[in-house]
Amino acid sequence: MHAAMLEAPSRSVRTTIYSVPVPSVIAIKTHCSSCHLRDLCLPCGLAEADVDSLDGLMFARRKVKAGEALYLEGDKFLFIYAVRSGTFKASLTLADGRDQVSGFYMAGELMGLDGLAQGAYASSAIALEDTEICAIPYSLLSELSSSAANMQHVVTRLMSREIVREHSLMMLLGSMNAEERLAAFLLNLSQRLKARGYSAHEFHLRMSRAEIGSYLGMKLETVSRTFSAFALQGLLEVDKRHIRIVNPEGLKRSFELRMR
Amino acid sequence: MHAAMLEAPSRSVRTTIYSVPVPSVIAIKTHCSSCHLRDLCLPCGLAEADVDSLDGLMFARRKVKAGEALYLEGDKFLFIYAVRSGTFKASLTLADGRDQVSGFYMAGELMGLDGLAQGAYASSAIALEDTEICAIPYSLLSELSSSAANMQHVVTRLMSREIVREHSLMMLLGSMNAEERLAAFLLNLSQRLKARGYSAHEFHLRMSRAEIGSYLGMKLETVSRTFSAFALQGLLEVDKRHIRIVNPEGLKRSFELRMR
DNA sequence: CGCTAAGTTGAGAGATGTCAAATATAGTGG
DNA sequence: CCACTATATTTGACATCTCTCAACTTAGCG
Repeated sequence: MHAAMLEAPSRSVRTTIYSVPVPSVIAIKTHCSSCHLRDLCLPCGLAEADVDSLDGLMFARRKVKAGEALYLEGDKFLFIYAVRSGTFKASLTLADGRDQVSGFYMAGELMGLDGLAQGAYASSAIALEDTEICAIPYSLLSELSSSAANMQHVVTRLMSREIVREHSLMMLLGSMNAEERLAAFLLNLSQRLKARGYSAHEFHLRMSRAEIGSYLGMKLETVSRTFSAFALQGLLEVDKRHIRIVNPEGLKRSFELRMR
Repeated sequence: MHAAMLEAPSRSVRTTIYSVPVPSVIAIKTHCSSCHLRDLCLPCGLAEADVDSLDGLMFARRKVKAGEALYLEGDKFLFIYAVRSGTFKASLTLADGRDQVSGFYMAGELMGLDGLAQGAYASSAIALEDTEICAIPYSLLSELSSSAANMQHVVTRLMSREIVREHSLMMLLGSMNAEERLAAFLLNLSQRLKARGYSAHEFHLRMSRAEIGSYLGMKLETVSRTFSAFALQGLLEVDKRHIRIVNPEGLKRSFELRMR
């Protein structure tokens, strides 16, 4: 069953070609219980007993290099992927070949849930740096759900969380201006980095201005200008992708100006 | 267990007050198998045997009048609701009391799935006209999932569908201009009405310009102007909320101008 | 019959997009 | 190691789109 992961995915026609390498070695496998991400990732919220049942299985690990695709929009949905390290973007390719970024994923976050509806991934997952992931066969998860009572709730809750995440992005896109969008984005990143033990106030962006812009519904020039505006206001220090949040409270205010 | 539905929901503080009436009579109950919506609604995609297991239970029906709330943001998540007739809007209240519409739901569509993540609804459901709904206790659905193998997939697939729906709304908000947004909105409505046996080309909008605008991320004046522009281009005939799509192909083109 | 809410339309302001140029950076091949 | 190329980022000038504010119309309702 895991062999399916090694198959070259059925590729849809597209203008941007991402390479999908065939792993050269048999994937390493990992237990959930010994994983340093267990409090953020799939097991989060599971009872002891259920984590144990998860552990009867091991999940294949795989490295994905910067710029490579983990899966492409339209590929058959077989796995849910947990990010072990590094950052991914999820993007949808529009009919004209441009793509729109629909999310960024970091360690402990799960990707691919949008594939269930159609049996094929609705978006592509592209590594923004060298990454490592856990491949969780969906079929296994289904089986487990029948035996381990809470397992199903976990999956369902994860999906619901994804819905809520998208809700808030919709709010952002629907009712916020450029400064508010970028502030919201940075504060969200900051919070997620903090939860992972990194500094909340100083970090390196893994994505380009264009990718941020695509995600936030604005042009890359506007993203750049807004960074500069924040720097001018003394809220941030910006050096290309290196960001230092000088005044988190001020940033929050600028974001709550309209939200409040 | 059904009694919970009759409880007045715990209300969060808000500026807009929606009335939540206490039903005066014991709710009527309905079988899925005899429902005229069975091909659109929950049973869609279920095997015979599983529909039967659904039918061991009956779901409480309830009427919700125009302007009333079925549930409010923050209410405890107990039910998934299927629309039997009429139209709802889902809306989130921002901190300043304005609300943002996150979706419109019509017959056969399921509401409330966003409540799972937090155990509380993430949005409010407001009836845009007199409506009737089926209340499906989530706990029952969970139980069923253990026995009926496909039931769990159905719920999960429904959630995944919701994620995909929000994906496309994000794309819309992120990369389309006013005309494209309204065209996409009208074509989506048209298609859903058609699937329900109504005319695809002539219909009555149940929502105000302001609600459309909130959903599409634009001001009500811009919505109105865009309607007028479409009428001028000979694509639509617009008389307040009565819409006739004169040139569906043209509308599609105007919407695909940027998408193509 | 007047009141209120919804919708339409106009004029001007403000925000963001577009196009273009300059600079910086990283990776490549000689 | 260096020059060179491609890419990312910043910034300016101007165009365009959408918002804001305001007036007016229409329809529904007590």
